[in-house]
Amino acid sequence: MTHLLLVDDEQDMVDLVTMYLENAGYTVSAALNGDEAEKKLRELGPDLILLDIMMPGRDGFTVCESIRSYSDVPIIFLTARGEEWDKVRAFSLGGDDYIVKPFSPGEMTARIQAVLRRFGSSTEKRETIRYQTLSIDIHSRTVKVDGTVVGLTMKEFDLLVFLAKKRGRIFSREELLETVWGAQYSGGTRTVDTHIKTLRMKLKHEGASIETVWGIGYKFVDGSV
Amino acid sequence: MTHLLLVDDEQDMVDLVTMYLENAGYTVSAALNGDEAEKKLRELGPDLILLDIMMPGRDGFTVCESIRSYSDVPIIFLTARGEEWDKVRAFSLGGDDYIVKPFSPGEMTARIQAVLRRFGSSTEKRETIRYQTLSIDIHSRTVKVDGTVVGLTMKEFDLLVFLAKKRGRIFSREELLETVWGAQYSGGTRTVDTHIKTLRMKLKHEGASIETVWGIGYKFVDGSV
DNA sequence: ACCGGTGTGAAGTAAGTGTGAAAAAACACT
DNA sequence: AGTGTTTTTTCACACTTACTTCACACCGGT
Repeated sequence: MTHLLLVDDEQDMVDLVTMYLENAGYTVSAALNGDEAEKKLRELGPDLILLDIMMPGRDGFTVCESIRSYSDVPIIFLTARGEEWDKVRAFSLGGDDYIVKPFSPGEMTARIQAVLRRFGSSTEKRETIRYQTLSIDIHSRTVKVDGTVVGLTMKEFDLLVFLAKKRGRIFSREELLETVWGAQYSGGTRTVDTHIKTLRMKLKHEGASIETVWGIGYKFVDGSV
Repeated sequence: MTHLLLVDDEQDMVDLVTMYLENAGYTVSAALNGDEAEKKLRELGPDLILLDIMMPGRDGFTVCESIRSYSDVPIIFLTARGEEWDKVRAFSLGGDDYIVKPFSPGEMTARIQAVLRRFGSSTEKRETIRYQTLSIDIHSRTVKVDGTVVGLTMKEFDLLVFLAKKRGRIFSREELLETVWGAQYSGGTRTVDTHIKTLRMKLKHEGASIETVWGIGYKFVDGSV
């Protein structure tokens, strides 16, 4: 049974959406603010959170950021049409999707299912690497920049994941060939350059996250150092 | 503290390489032949072995083969340029990497770190040098002044690290060329001056930390002495 | 004031990297 | 097996960067 946590400060909206979702076969818990949401998240361990952005006190962004520091639970933002909000920020904070109110029951369940499917079975813990507006889902091999999917080939993806997992550390072309391509690879080292090039291009502005260390190799920047 | 065992029959080479490695922060033991090497391996349990191939008596290959029958310690082969040797055999016997002489200190430490990292050596530490508003991260080769990153080239970085690690001590240009550039360097000593100049410029107000000792060389100031 | 040591800016030189295109290889689909 | 598509690798060239050298100005100590 899939269990959802709905976070919204308006009781009317909570009642309406709860009805939608229960009709669709989910069990639903509700929280009226961020603190209550995090409490219930720990107690109930829901499979997905629907999080309203506009709330008195801590807004949805703040709550999401807090949750992401200890949990990878999927989060879908709720926002009213015409409301001023930052789509890029939503994804960079670790949001997985968003729904604009008012929405139909069908749209809501479709999006929930899509997100859950993307995460695989609810028991399977997914691994996601995030850096600014870049998110890398290891299991589905999906890379997003600003929330839009970027199509990467196998080698490109493996290379990106390896660098992003060890951000801040420098790897020579030989090391990258050995770990990403495999020890039996026998070609030239310039192949790495070409893949770095296409990665930078496909990642658009996030391509700058992969830096050249002159005379040594490449590294993924580490903002914390 | 990472401990290395250096095996080479030439005393000059042992002295030189030992100096390189101790400057890089390792402790070093030396053995002049295969028997001594295996004895010290059992007694000291080093984290990595640097093994010269061309040695009188048992050569490096034979020693490696013998060691591999009872130990998985990482082994890096040393070989002179142009020397006849079998790269494939080196790896098939269980070697982890090789370095061609003559080599620069930077190349040597880079390869050692790479091998240790591949083995997931727990002794690897995140080393940071700090002095006032200056911070130097050895592994990511990142230098910050007042919290903002300063882009240094390879030689500039190596030179700064060497001076900053031994703050207060004075080094002649010849000493700096030998330890930072490597023994095979053959150019003039004024190159050091130029690198000092750019370092001082790039480090902004922290550039004053590198002082000229007239008629002798340079030193990194030591505030505590 | 002298003389050798040092700071500095501007060159030259060598090496490393970015890039576009083409070749080669892997793959999918008949 | 044959075809077409995508991915991967190679290559050549242009470009950037790091390193070194040099000339000249400046400085420090005697």
